[in-house]
Amino acid sequence: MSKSGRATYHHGDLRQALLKSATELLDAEGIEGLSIRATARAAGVSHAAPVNHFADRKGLLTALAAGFFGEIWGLAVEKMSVAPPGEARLVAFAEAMIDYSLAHPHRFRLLWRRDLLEVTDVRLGLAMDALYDRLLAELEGLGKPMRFDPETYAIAVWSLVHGYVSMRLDGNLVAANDARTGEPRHRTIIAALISGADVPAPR
Amino acid sequence: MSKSGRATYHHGDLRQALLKSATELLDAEGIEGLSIRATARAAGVSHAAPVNHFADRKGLLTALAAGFFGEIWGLAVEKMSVAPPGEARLVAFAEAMIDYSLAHPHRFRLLWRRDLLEVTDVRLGLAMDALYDRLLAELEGLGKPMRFDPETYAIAVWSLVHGYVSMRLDGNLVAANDARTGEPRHRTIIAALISGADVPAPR
DNA sequence: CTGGCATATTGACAGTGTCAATTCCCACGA
DNA sequence: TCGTGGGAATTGACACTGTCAATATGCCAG
Repeated sequence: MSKSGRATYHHGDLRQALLKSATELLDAEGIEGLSIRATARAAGVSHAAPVNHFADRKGLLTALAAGFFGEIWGLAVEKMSVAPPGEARLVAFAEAMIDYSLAHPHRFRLLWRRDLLEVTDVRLGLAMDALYDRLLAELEGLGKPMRFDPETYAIAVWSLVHGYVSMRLDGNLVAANDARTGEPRHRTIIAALISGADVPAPR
Repeated sequence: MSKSGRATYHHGDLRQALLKSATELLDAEGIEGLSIRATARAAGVSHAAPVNHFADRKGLLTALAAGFFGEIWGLAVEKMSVAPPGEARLVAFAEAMIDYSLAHPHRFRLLWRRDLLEVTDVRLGLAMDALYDRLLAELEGLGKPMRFDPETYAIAVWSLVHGYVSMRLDGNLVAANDARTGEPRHRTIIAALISGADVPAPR
């Protein structure tokens, strides 16, 4: 049979199959439910088979996370490329992360669980840096005098987005829109931050 | 003997003893090492004794987290009370969270692990709200016209501090000081955010 | 065709959270 | 004073986890 089981003793592309099963498990049941054994079961393979492709649970989760960062990066690049230069690009960056995170909350949570990830992993580092650097580059290219180090602002935006999404996912946000302006809060916050970045006008 | 063991069959104040042991375990080994059984061992009691005081692991961690929020609240109130009104109070708030978190990194991490906490717990909710409301009240009392909802700024400051601390704990911050001004980055970020909050001067 | 080697299986181990049954002993009412 | 009820702690068990070692399988290079 080759419908649900596999025909041969060797799987053929178990690594990919495990990543797929793991992602489905993650989306469906959260990080808790994503055990090596459950992933192996879902892929129709014995409980110790994954060891050939991932050193341990950290290894599996790390590979997942790297992929997710990559997906967000793609989304961010896409959104930013159609936005006019300037502040709108930063909002686009934020929206990429926010959209992805609201669509896949458990993936978002995994990304920041550094205790579960192999933080020294090269692929993970590259994937994460690619995203962060995209943001940093945009800030460096803003082309207006700023009061502080671009990296300071990158940290701020990065943190803001992370915190904002966390609060929304946890249901800690009364409303997603600013009560004063009616705009989505993430726009508001970034606007405030960036306009605060201007060198104060001579008075 | 009453030196290391206890004299009586009943412990007397096992709840408190468990919280103490759990805190020590947490500080020493992180959340991973903080199992119910290890906590019971450290308190010199059988592996199932804690069930009489905490429904399950979540219950234990939730009680811990509520206590930690309380400690931070105390620190924040203290620091803010000696700061001049205005932006300095917000910086004081941030410094309270930052100082506490750098001193007890594992406690900080626990506070945001909502998957491990009983998020509906009343005590936890009160402890967390007390801290957040302290920040919100300060923003509402700033006494200058702001472009946006105070809650929007509360979310921003809350997120900024959380993100900033996370990055510092993870070693992802190249330098703690702004390259341009030499000031600690958290001051810088908050300054930018709050000055961006001003209603733009008529031009 | 035949080794060698990557891949997959099976079985075992220690550790976990959580339950049920049991033992202990303190405090309260008769 | 004497039970005795019930909270507190113990013991033992279960299913689950990650990880390791030993074994079985089958593809591919020589």
